[in-house]
Amino acid sequence: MNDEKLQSIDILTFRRDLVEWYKNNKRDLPWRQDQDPYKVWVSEVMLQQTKVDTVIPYFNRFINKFPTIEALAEADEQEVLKEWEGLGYYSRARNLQHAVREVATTYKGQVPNDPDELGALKGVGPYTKGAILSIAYNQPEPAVDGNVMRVLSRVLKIEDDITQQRTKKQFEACARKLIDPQDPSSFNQAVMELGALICTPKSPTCLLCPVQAHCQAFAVGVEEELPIKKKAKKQKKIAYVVLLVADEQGNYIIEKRKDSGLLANLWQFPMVPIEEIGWNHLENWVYGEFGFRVSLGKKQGELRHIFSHLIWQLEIYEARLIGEIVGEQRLQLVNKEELATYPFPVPHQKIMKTLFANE
DNA sequence: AATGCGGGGAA
DNA sequence: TTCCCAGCATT
Repeated sequence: MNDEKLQSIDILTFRRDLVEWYKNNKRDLPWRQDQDPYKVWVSEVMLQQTKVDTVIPYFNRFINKFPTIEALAEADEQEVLKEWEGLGYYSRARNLQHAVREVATTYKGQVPNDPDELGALKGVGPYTKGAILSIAYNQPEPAVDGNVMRVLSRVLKIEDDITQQRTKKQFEACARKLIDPQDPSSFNQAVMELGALICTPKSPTCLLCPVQAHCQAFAVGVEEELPIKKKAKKQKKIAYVVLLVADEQGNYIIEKRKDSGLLANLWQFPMVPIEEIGWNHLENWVYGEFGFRVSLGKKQGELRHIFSHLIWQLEIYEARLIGEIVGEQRLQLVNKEELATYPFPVPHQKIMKTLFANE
């Protein structure tokens, strides 16, 4: 379908110009030190929907703590989540460990180089599969992410909506034909590097672009209009009362979240969805839900946290614990030192910080 | 095909 | 504010 678009450029010189630019301009990134398939894998998972600069410190800490497949396979999930704390999309961490354990047992600790085996692993989708195969194993497989779709939509002047699955498959077909069979690793990374450094979403630096001469969008001045992307819908707002419940010794009650869905298996201070509960029923609801009684104390502040699909509006209250906690295994009563060893989502890390600042 | 899933930085 | 980032799983 896009064959006619592909014929509008000289594939051989496009490859040459792009890869040569990459070799002269690529960034020195921690996961480019070697081609260890495990490290390539970890980096690619961390880089899903996450910028390079954000990932670098996480990658270094993670590899330092879990240097090998075996080390990660043997770790506790809570340890892994603690290393992922703040990076977001926590199911990535849980899926990664799940898949690594499978590699340890089923594949004797060797990351499979077979596309079907690799793609069957939890958390390894079309992009990550192609990235590992090309970068670690130098196989000519496409690895199409947001960068690649942006670059190719401009170079080939493709005006289909890139949020559509159909469109992504078109790009994969194009990438498969464009990829340099002599150096798939450099080619794939070159497209992404170009997207990150030159062919940026806004104000691309076309004057410095190594493939400007090949770019159909630049030729007619529509590079800023591409790619075409349908807008996301607005986030839903949810209001919570967050309870800072301390006992006489200064231990705080924390709660482990469910093992699926938002922020799965992370910890937080108890939260009350106040809109649906109502202030009048707060204490009773807390007793029914958590098994402890409180009396609401002073308001400590407010916090707004924006997720990609919803917004938390948090009101933080002190609360006094009355009596005992009756058998709730997802609750823990911990002091401040212990608090720091549990994985928390960012808004609750911020709450913790204000807690410590007040003393 | 549509939706859920984090958090941050750039403009 | 808005965008969007080296996406994937689930429905």
